[in-house]
Amino acid sequence: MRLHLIDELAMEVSNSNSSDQLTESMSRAARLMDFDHFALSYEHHTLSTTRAGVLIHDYPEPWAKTYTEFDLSGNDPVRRACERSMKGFAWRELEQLVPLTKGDHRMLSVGSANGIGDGYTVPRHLPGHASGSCTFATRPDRVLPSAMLHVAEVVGAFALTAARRIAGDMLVARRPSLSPRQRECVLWSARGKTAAETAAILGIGEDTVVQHLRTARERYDVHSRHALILCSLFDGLISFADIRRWWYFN
Amino acid sequence: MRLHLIDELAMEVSNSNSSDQLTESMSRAARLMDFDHFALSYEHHTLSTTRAGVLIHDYPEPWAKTYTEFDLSGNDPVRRACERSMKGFAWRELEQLVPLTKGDHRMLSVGSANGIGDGYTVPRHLPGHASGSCTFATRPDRVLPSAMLHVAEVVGAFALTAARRIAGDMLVARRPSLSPRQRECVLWSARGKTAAETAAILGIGEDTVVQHLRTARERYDVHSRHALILCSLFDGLISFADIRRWWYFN
DNA sequence: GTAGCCATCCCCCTTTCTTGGGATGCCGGG
DNA sequence: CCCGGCATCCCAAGAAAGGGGGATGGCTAC
Repeated sequence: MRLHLIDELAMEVSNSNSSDQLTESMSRAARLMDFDHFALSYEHHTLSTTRAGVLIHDYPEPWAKTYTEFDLSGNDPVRRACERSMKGFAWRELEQLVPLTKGDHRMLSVGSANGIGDGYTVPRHLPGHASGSCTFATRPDRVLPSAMLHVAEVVGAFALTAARRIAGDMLVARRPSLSPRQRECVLWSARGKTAAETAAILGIGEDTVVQHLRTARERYDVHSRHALILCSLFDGLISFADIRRWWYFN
Repeated sequence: MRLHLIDELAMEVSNSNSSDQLTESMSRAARLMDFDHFALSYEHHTLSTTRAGVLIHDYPEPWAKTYTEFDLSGNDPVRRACERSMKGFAWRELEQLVPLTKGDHRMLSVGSANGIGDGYTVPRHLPGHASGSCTFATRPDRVLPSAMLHVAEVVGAFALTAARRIAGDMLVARRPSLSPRQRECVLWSARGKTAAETAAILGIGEDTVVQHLRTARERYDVHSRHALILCSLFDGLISFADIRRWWYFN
């Protein structure tokens, strides 16, 4: 009775009130769904250096240790795929979501060597607030329990919600806002225009553009234009659609 | 029968290849899940007035008209709640997600007067790309089919994914167009490091880093580091998660 | 009316990036 | 064996961005 399983697991995961409790619930849930392992990562988007979040798993110890170095080089294709799917995805289908580099392949095979074969990852984002993902994985000698993926989808969502509650819902999220002109300058910068070019486009002085961008950087408390553009993009002040549309038509 | 409902509906919704087809599938799905109506909204994030996306529903005509004519979406509490939940939520629980104003209550009761009672809304966000939500609703004289909410969660996710494909935002994974070293340099640049800093981190000469970045720019035919980073991000060679993670740690 | 935000313009100086030209050695495919 | 991709290093000039000062006028909110 899969529907009953969903209810039962969702309930149990939701009732977890601590990181340890959630770990136990998730470990049990993974097994009941015929997976071997789970991993849950949740982070608040905070401007401060103090990180608030939850990172729990029951991966084999060696792999957990090894993973860090891959992560540092940005070699985890799963992390990248998390930003390109609105629902859970099996690692087998990674290639349809993101291009896989040699480093990625190496990471996946090292994972296999360490007891992690295939997996199903449920990603979630709350713009300006938080991001997280919940993974259920199987050993290399097994295949994903395909009948359980939809169950994993729901349980993963509940687990992330529980993690969010446990991490303490920092309502802070003082998302900086930019003035219309500032946003415009950021957008043209994102489109690859220099301050001088942007000035010409907007029909104002170059110094004004520089000033707008400077103020915008101060709002976000970043010190480079790169970071300013990335922050604006992440926060939804500008978007790939805006940038790309222009690229294509020009 | 119920056991296979998720699979059946997910499959049917996924196979929709046009807005009309999706409308029909969703209408049928809503009924099979014992809801009365559905509404699906998917939008690319964009500044421009021309909105690219999908907006389909089978709401009673008067309500749809009222909603759009008065542009109620701006003060829709459901819409606000979408920014604050990682999983679907029943409108009954709205108050736990967002504070409800008098206007919000009025809006909900006007909805009731127009045939829309309670609902279950599944929100999704993709940073820098798009946002959407999928709602299943019941008439005012009925209660939400509580046993079907988990099914709705999954079907909603599939529907949003289908809408995204139909809207033409499917991010086709290209082959990695940058060499491993080039990608690494771009990643550290995105993390806000200068060429000199990146060189120190990778243990190579600054000139080498500059060379890698130059070659990478030529690949994408762009003339600024900003644009290079954005291209890599858009292509899925690097991710916000990879970038942000580093911001937190340093 | 005064304080604040916004948009506009101006100066100077330092650092970083972009672009042009080189070079070497390794490795794999045809 | 040669060619192309990759990774590494070097030099130099000019463009652009970052950081520090300024200034003006318009508008809104308290």
